[in-house]
Amino acid sequence: MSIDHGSAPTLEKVAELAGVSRSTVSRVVNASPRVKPEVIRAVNDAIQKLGYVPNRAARTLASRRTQAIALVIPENTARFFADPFFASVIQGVAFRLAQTDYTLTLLIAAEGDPGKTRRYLQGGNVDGMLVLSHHNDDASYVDLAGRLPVVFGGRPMSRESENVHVVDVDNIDAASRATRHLIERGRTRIAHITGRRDMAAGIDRLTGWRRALDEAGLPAELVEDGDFTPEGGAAAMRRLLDRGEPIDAVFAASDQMAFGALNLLRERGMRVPDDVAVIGFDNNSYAISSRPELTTVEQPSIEFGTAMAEALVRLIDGEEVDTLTLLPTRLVQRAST
Amino acid sequence: MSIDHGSAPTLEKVAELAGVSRSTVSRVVNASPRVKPEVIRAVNDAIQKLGYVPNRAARTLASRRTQAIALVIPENTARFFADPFFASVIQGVAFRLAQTDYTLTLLIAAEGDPGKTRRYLQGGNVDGMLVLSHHNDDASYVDLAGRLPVVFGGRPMSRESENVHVVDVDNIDAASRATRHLIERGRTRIAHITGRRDMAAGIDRLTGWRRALDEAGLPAELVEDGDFTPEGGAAAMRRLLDRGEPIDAVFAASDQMAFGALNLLRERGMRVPDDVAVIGFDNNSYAISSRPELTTVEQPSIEFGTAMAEALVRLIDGEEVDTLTLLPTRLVQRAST
DNA sequence: CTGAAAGCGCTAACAT
DNA sequence: ATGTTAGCGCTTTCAG
Repeated sequence: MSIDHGSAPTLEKVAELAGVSRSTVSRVVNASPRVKPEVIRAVNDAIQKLGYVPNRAARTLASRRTQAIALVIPENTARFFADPFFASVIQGVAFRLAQTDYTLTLLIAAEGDPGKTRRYLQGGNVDGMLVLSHHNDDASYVDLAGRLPVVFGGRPMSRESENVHVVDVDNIDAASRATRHLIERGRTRIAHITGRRDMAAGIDRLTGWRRALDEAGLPAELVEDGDFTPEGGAAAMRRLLDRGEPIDAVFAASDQMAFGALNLLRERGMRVPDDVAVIGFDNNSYAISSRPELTTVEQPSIEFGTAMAEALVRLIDGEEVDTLTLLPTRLVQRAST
Repeated sequence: MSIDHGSAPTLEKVAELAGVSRSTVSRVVNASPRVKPEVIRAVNDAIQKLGYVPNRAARTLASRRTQAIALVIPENTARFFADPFFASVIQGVAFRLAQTDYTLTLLIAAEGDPGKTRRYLQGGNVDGMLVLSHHNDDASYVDLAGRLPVVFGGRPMSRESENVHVVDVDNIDAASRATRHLIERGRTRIAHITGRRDMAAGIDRLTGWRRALDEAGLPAELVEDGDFTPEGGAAAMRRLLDRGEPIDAVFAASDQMAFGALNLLRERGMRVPDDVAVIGFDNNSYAISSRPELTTVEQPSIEFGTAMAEALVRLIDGEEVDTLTLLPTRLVQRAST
C-alpha cells in the first residue's frame, strides 16, 4: 500500500521556470489584467510543463475566499434522498455549481450534534450555504443568514429575516389551480391528501385546496394527512374512503401519494377517473408509472436547484438578488382526471 | 445587504486568553497527549468563551491533510440521482462521513471538461475519493488510485489495478440465485431484461442468469436490453412478447424495469404470476409499489455507501483494507412469483 | 510537558 | 507591468 504522493509543484517553481516573480504567476493564474501577453504565454507554458495545480487551502487562507458552498440537509430530510423531487433539486444544484469554480460540500446536519454543522458553517469554511429542508427545523439556520449568504429551497417555516433568500413555487396558487381543474370537470366531493404539516409546502397546498373549494362554495372537509410517500398516500386514501362519505375526486400533495391512493382505489374496486378523479403534484416518474397516468401539477425540480445555486453565487458576488424567486408551475393533463 | 463577517477568533487569541503558547492550544485542539489536565481545562474554557473554531484552510495548509473526501459522479451517471439505489448509496456515504471529521465534496465530473475534475483531485484538495459510476467511463479514474486512496462503488469495467479498492455485491451469484428461484418454481421459459451493458452490474447479472439456465439445461435465448428504468423495462418486455415465443417468467436486472414489465404484462392481459412470474433486483420502493408486489433480490444499498466510506477512511488512515468488499444479497419472496 | 521558530503555498498591498 | 514584502492561521520540529 504505497502511494506516491508526489509533492505537487508550487507556484514558486512555476515562477522560476518562467523567469518571473510569484506575484506575476499569481496574476496569470487569476486572470488579472495588466500582464504582458508574452509573459502570460511563458507562465502558462511553465504551468503546463510542470502540471501545476494551485493549492486551494493556501489560496483560501491568503484570500479569505473558500470557493466552497455548503448544501445543508437536516438528517431527517436526508432520509428522503430518494424522493424524486429532492434528488432533482440536488442534481440541479450540483450541475449549476459544476459550471463554476465553487465546490459543493454536502452537509448532513446530524440531529445528535447540531453544533457541529453550525460550527463548520460559522468557521469560515464556506462562502455561502444552501438549505434544503423537509421539516421545520430549518429554523435553526435562519439566523446564520446574518453571518453568510444563505438561500433556502422552499420557504422556511420560521419567521422571515431580511437576509433570508428563498427559491420556491407558489404552492397555494398551484394547489388552488389543481383543485379548480377538478371543479371544472364537474367534481363536487373533492378530498385532499396533505403533505407533511410541518413543511411549508404541505401547509400551502392544503391552503390552496381549501381556497379553491371555498370560492366555489364547495365543502372542504375531506382531508387526511399523508407524508409524501406512496404508503402514506394509500393509508390516507383508505381513511378517506372509510369515512363512508361520497368522494368523487382527490387532490394529493405529491405524485407519490397520488400513486399510493390510486393503488388503494383499485383494490377497493373503484375506477379512475370514472368514479374518482385523481390529481397529483410534482410530475415525476410516479406520475407516468401509474395506471392510469396521473394528471398533476408540474414543478421544475432541476431548475429549482439551479435557481438556488444561481441566487447564492450572485449573493456571494455581492449582487442584488430578489428575496423570493418564484418558479412557475404547470398543470399536466393525463388520464387520471 | 450588509452581512457581518465578524472576524473569527484565532488560535492566538485563545492562547492569550488561556495564558499559554499557540503550540499548546494546538495540542489541546488536536487532542494530543502530554498536556497537563489543568492546562487543557484552561484552554477549553478560553475556546468556549471565544467561540473559537479552527480555520480549516490554515490547518490543511500546515498539516497537509484536507479532511475532505470527494464523491465523484460522472455527469451521465448523475442523471440517475433519482435512482433509488444511487440515492441510497449517497445517503449511506454521507451518513457514515457525518460521523467523522471528514467533509464530503460532491463532484459532478463534467464530460465537457474532464480535466477539471482530475486537476481538482490531483491538486491535493482531498484526502481520498469515492467513485460512483453507472458507466464504463470510470476507467478514467482508475489511474488516480496511484496518487491517492480511491474506493469504487461497483467494480469498474476497466482492468484492475492493485491500488483499486472496490465495494460491490456478487451480481453473478445473486442473478443466478434469482433465476434458480424461478426454475425451482417450475418455470422453463425464463427471459431476462438486462441492465445497461456498459455497466459491470448489467453484464454480471446477465452472466448469472445465463449460468443458472445452462446448469439446468434450459435455453438462454430470451434476452432484451433494458436501461434500468421503468420505461426501458416495459419496452424490453414488449419486444420479448412480440417475439411470439412462449415465456413463463422474466428476471429483470432492476426493480424499476420489473415494474415497467409488470405494467406491460397487464396491458397485454397476462396474469402475474399465473401466466408469467416476474422477479426484480434491488428491493426498493418500486418493488412494494407494484401490483402484485415484486419478488426481488435485495442488495443493501445504504450499507453499500457506508462500506465505501468506511473503506476509504481506513485506507486514508493507512490501514490494511481488502481490495474487494462483497456485501450480501438476499432473495425476498413476494407475490410476483 | 511547553514554548520558540519556521514554514505550509498563496494573495495582496505597496513600491517601482 | 512586475517585483517586494508581509502575512493568512495553523502545525510541527526542535529545544528545554
